[in-house]
Amino acid sequence: MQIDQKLLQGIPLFKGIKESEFGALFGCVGAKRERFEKGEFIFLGGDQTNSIGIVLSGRVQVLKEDIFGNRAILNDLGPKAVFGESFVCGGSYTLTVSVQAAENSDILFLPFERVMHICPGACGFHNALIKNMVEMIARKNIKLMENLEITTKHSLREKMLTYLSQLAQEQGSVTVTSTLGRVDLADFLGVDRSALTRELGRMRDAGLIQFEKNTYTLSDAHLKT
Amino acid sequence: MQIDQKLLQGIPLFKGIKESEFGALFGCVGAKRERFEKGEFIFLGGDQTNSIGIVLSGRVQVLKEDIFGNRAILNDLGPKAVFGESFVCGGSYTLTVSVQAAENSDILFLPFERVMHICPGACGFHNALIKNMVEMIARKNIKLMENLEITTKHSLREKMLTYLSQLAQEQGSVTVTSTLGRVDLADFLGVDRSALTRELGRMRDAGLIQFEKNTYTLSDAHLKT
DNA sequence: TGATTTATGATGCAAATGCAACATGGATAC
DNA sequence: GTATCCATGTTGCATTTGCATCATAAATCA
Repeated sequence: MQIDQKLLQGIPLFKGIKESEFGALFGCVGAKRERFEKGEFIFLGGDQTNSIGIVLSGRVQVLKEDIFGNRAILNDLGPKAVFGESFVCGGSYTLTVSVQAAENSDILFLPFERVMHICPGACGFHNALIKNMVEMIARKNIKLMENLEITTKHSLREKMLTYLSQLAQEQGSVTVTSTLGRVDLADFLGVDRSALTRELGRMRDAGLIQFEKNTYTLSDAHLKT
Repeated sequence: MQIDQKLLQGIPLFKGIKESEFGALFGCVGAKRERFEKGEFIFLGGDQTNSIGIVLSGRVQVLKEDIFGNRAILNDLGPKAVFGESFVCGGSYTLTVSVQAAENSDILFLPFERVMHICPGACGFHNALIKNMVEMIARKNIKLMENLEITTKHSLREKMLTYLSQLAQEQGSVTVTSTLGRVDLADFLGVDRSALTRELGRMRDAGLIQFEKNTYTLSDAHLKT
């Protein structure tokens, strides 16, 4: 399994692990690389898994789908991000979410259950892995709370402004680019797509924002508040 | 600091730590106990903290408040639960949420930053603490995703039914009791309180649910779907 | 106990929003 | 290159929902 060392080094989960140790790590823990085409499901709700997924390239989305086919996007992950770790690390190996490739993606699967519950912890990288994992899950937790801040707002406009404010903070600019198109954005905010498009137009008319495709600019008017 | 040993043993964060080790743990890491009256803020958004909080008794709520005074309840925690750990473990010590006592509560503060970033890991309980923490945060993560499932629903009725279904699963019964009153429930679901009351009445009329105070019963009619 | 605050329930109303349907443009596939 | 699929924008309409307000019940406090 040949994976670019530079890429591996940049993955937060592997922070502090030496280049020379990757061989031992993958040997000890085990690892499997797989490619998924856009639209393919990587995990399906109800599945069991002992492995976490790591996005090597592409983009994946964490979803909840109900029996009516309604879809909620819980997370949108790019390269170096990890998914499924909440279930493996939480000891509840039955997934309650699905993970779908939003683009053609290379995924590295790591049987992290071994690290958590089987490995004796003797390996040098064992503790580093767990420590990195705590940090990552904790960050993800904060992100999920931010998502909740958005979805608990009472109006579409507030939801959108909160979302854009968060992006502005992350990207350090009042002009921000979302990885989500209209369809996905609606499923992320938990609103109807056409209502979203309509409200975006109203917000532009009201001078709150400007936008072009998935790039939005928060206007000064809004920032003053 | 005298704390009931039985209570400590029952706290998931301390799983696997021997009774005899608590002295060393609190001595090494440090700990502080404090009482909060109902309504008092334990943490305020914007605060810095190196400590996590552990609920010894009472009940606390994790909130996001905006400049207009709107409040979103992100979590509702009873005894043995932990809060603030996402920030301490994630290395972002500035809180983006507030924590408020929903009842008179005893809180144990633990400077967990020491465990994560300072202690060399020599103590016997060090690794146990971190391992427990991963598991807890992971579980909380799953819970937050479930909350998102609720708030992304498009109608108040769906939100409420999803919430009740989750409670039913947790409590193993179609008759469930919520820890939240109407005001808090509305702020948890992200809806208007009076609209919630109105919709609850409609759902009862439609034969979907029955309720009395904060105890709800999902009717068979709904379960068949 | 009596007084005051807080939670809950009810309702009118305007506005927001979900939903359905259709047009169009861009992307993808063959 | 052409056909097909999918994302996006638009609009009408019925319904839902937020918001404001008031009445009452319940809880808290003095």
